[in-house]
Amino acid sequence: MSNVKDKKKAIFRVTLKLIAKQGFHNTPMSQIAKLSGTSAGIIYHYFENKEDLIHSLHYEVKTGMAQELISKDDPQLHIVKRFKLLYMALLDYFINNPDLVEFMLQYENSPYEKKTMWKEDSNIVKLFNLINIAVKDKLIKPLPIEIISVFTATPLVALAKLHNKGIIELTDEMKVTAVESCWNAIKL
Amino acid sequence: MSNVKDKKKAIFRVTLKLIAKQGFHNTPMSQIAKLSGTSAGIIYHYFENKEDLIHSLHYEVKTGMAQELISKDDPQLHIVKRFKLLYMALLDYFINNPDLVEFMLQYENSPYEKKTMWKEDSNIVKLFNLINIAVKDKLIKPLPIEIISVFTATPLVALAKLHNKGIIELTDEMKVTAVESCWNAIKL
Amino acid sequence: MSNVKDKKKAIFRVTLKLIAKQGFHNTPMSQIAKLSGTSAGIIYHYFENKEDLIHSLHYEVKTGMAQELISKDDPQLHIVKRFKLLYMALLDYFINNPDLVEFMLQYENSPYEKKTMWKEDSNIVKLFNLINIAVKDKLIKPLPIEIISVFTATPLVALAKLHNKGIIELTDEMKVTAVESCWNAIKL
Amino acid sequence: MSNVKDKKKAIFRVTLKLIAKQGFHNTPMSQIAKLSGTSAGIIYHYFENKEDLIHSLHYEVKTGMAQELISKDDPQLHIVKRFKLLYMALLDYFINNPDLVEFMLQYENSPYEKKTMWKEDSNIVKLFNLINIAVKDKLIKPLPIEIISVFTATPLVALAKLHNKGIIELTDEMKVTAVESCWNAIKL
DNA sequence: AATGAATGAGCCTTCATTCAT
DNA sequence: TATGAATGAAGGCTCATTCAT
Repeated sequence: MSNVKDKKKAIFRVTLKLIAKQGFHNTPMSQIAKLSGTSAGIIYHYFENKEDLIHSLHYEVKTGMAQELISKDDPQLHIVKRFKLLYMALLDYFINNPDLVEFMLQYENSPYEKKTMWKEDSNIVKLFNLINIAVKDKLIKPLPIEIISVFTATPLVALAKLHNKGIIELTDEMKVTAVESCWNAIKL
Repeated sequence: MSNVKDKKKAIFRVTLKLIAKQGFHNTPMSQIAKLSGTSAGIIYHYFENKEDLIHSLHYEVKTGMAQELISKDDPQLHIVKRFKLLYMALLDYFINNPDLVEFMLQYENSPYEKKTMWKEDSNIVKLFNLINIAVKDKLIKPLPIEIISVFTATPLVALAKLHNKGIIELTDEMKVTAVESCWNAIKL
Repeated sequence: MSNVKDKKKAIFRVTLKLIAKQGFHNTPMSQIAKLSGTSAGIIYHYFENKEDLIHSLHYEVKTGMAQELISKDDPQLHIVKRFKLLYMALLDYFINNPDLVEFMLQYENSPYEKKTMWKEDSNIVKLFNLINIAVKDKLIKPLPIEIISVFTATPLVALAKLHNKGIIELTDEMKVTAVESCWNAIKL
Repeated sequence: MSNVKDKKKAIFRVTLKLIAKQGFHNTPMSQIAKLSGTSAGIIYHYFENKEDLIHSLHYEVKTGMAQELISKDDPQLHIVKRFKLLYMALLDYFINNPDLVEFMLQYENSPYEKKTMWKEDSNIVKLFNLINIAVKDKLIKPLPIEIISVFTATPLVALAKLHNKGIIELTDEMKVTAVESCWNAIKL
C-alpha cells in the first residue's frame, strides 16, 4: 500500500544516503527519483524544490533523533546518570547511523542552514528541560544551551565520524571515556 | 599584483571569502577570477582545477593557522598553562577569521575531504608534540590526537561560529570558561 | 516530431550536414540542437555525449548505405555483372549524398575511428559474401576484404568527392570507365 | 646553430607527429611549442596562425614526397616500368612514414583543405608530365590527372594505412600485387 | 628573437524545474 | 497522482592568440 507517507519516506531515505555519500550538489534530483522508485515530477508534488526537500529531511532527521534519545531516557535515575546515559545513547546513535552523521554535518556547515524551528519539537523541548534543571541544580555551568551542545553533542558527532570513517576504532572503554569527557566539560 | 605569490594569494583570499559566504558549489570560477582581478583562464595556470584550488587553499589555511598558534606559544610556561593559552589563541583566531571558520567547516564536512598530508607541516608537528608530552606526563588522557582534537579544537570552532553568526555573544569570561571546558574534557 | 525515432533522425540529419560542412570540432552541440529544433540538453538523453552521437551517426550511415546497395543487387545476374552494378550504385549513392561522403571521409580519417562492429550488419555480411564467392570462383584476386575495398570503394568515394566539389565533372561515360577501373584492379 | 630553418623544421616535425596521433583540434599550440623546444609566441613569428602552420606543413610534406619520388625515378626505363617503380616507391614511402599518412588523410578530408598551389612544384610537374606522356602514348586511359590519382595514389595511401595500423600485414608479394592493381586500373 | 603569463571567448555538459500526457 | 521527456541557464575548462618583458 504505497501511500504518500511511504513515498516520502523512501525519498527521504534515498536522499539521506546519497547526500551522505556524494554531497548535496552532486546528488541530482533525477537520481533521487530513480533510486526511490518515483519520478522527478512527483518529488515536486511533495516538496517545493530541492532546498525544501533538504530542509524537510533535516527536520525529519532531527526530530527522529530526539525521539530516539527520549526513548532511552529514564527519569527515575539521578540526573547526572541520565546525562551520561543520554550522551552514550547519542554516541551509539551516531555510530549506528553513519549516513545521518554525514548528512547532518554537511547540512549544518553549509551556507544553507536556515534557522529551523526545531526548538518546537516536544521531544527536543524535553531534552532542553533536562539541561535547564541541571543548571538550576548547579550541576552544570550556567551556559546557553547552544554552548552546552557545542561541548557535548558536537564532539560526539565528530567522534562518531572518526569511528565511522575508520580513522580511529572506538572501544567500549573509549566510549565511556568520551561520555565522561563531555560531562567534565560542562559540569560545575 | 606583481608576482606569482601575490596572484595566488589574491585568488586564495577571494576564494576563501566567497566559499565562506556562498559555499563551494555556488562559487563559480568566473566570480573568483573577477573578484581577484584576474581572468578565469589564469587560475588554471596555478591550479589544476577547481578541486585543486580548494585543496591548496585548505592546506594554506591549515598551515597558516598552525603558524599563528606556534607564534603564540611560550615554552617557558608550565605545560598546562601553555595548553590553555593555545586554546585561547585558537578561539581568538577563529573569532577574528570568521570566513576561515566557515571555509574549514565546509571543507572538512564535505565528501571532498581528502586525507591531506598536514601532519607533515613542521608547526603542526610541534603542536602534536605538545600533546604527546602532556600524555607522557600523565596530564591528559592517553587518547589519539584525533580524539583530543575532537574535544578541544572541534568545540572551539563551533563556539566561534556561534559567536560569529551572532547566535551567542561571547564575553571574555565565557571564553575563559570555554578554554577551561576544553581542558577539563581531556585532563586526566 | 512525434516520437523518439523522428527526433533521433532529425538530430542525425542535422549533424551529418553540419559536420560535412564545418567539421566535427567546428560544429557545436548547441548548433545541432537549434537546427534540429530541439534543445542542447535533450541530445544527452539520446546520446551519451558528442562522441557517442558521432559514432552512432556513423553506424547509421554505414548500415543505411549497405541497405541501399543490397536493394540494388540482382542475384540473377552473372557475378561480374553484379559487381559492376553494385559499384555503379555505390558511385551514384556517393554522388547523390555529398554530405554523407564528407562525413564518412572525415570520420574514417580521424583519430576518432573506433573499430565499429559493422561487420555484423546483415546487409554488409551479404556484400562480403559476394566477394568471398568471387574469390572462390577465381574471378578476383584472393585478397582480404579490406584490400579489395581499398581498390574499389575507396577510389569511388574519392571520385565522387571530386565530382561533388566540382573539381571534375563526371559524365556517364566516365562513371562506366571508373567502375571498369575498379573491376580491373581486383579481377584475376 | 639553431637557425630559423632548424626551428621551423622542429615545429613541423612535432606538429606532424602530434596531429597524426591526436588530430588537429586536439593538438594545442602550447603542446607543439613545448615539444619542439620553442615557445608559443615564436610560432606566431613564423606562422600567421594555427591554420597557416598546418597549410605550410602540408605544403612541406607534399613537396617532400614529390622530391622523394623523383629521386627514385629512372628515365632510362620503359615508361610502364617507371610507373610501377614509382607506385612501389610511393607505397614504401607511406609505409615508412605512418604519421605523414595520418596527417595527409586528415588534412585532405577536412573542411580545411584549401586549393594549395602544389601544381607549381617542379617535382610534381615532372610526375604529372609522366602521366601526360603515358596518355599520349595510349598506355593509360585519357583521364584528368585527379582521376588517375584517385585510382592509384588514393588506394596506395589507404593500403599503407591498413598496414600501418596493423589491420593487415603487407607482404612483398602483396605489395607487387597492389602496384599491379594500380596499373590495371588505369591502363588502356 | 624569444618567452610564457595572461586573456576571454566559446563549448560541452549537467541538472533543477516544468508540463504534456 | 504520476511520469519522464524537454528545456535552457549556468559553469568548468580549454586554448588560440597577444603582449609585456
